[in-house]
Amino acid sequence: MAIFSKTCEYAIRAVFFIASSTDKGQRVGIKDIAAGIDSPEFFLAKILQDLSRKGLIGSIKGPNGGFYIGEAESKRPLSDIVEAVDGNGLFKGCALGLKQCSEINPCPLHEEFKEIRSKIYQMLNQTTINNFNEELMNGILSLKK
Amino acid sequence: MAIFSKTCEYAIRAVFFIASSTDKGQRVGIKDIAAGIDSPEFFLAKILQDLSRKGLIGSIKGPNGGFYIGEAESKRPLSDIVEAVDGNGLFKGCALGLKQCSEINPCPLHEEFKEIRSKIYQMLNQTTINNFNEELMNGILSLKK
DNA sequence: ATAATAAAAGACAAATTTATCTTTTATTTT
DNA sequence: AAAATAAAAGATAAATTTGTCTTTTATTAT
Repeated sequence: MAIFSKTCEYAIRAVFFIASSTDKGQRVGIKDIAAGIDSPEFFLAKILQDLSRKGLIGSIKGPNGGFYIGEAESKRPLSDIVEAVDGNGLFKGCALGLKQCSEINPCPLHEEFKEIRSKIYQMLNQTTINNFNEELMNGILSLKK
Repeated sequence: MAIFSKTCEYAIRAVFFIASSTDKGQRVGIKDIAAGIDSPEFFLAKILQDLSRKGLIGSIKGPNGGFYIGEAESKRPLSDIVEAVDGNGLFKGCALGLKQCSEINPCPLHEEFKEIRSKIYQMLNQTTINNFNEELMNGILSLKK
């Protein structure tokens, strides 16, 4: 298993791509995003619709429309995207799927996963959506298969 | 999304349960394991068949049969179970699902996920299957919902 | 106003994961 | 040898995730 769902992988890649496009001063259409991140177009459309409904990205219909990421949104942590798409299972809850797992009733891996969870959260929480705009524009970082 | 698949959650819990039973000198049947870890019996049977085929646990048919974990196997790291069930996606490969992601062609999260991957692997690799036998017998740790 | 553009919404469909039940095979006990 | 036990194997099905295509709605430009 991967760390994120496919949906979340596409969401993160798309969000980085859109943020970088917005930075260049351009709204960007679903076709260009899908091509830019190598993802299935219609599937990605659904994902972006969802992010848009949740206010994590912006979209405008019609000619010269497309997706963009507002000033405020671009500063939000990546954890917001992950949480919106995959929920908080990566940060919270029991690694072995036990609902009753807690400090007083721990599963065997309770202690060992504490640090890992918090590391993952920290990392995603201190990485902002606009974090890689320049590197993406320079072509230093890649979003394609 | 959770860290492990359901299949892997059941596998880990079952393996801990079996190890602890073996430690008590008892082979244990699928019914008891399923009850002991609160998992769907027939689904778990499939999972254990697979682990057995792969030599990670032992099983004996017929009266007084059941599952057990041999001396050597009980010392194996948990990462072996995780890898057998969920593959190495948690330790290796790109967090954003990019096949070409590497040191020379990194995705945006390449650097940030390095440490996390290695922490996860370290943890699972230094935890052995028999690691929690006593605590499980004492009831200090729980494997049930 | 009309046509063109682009996202939103809706309806399916394929693939994978999770789950259930039945039949078969191996082993032990009587 | 026969009966009982317990895992292995096989077949199927429900649920979820992933992916595709069509129709509708909103917006812009002509």
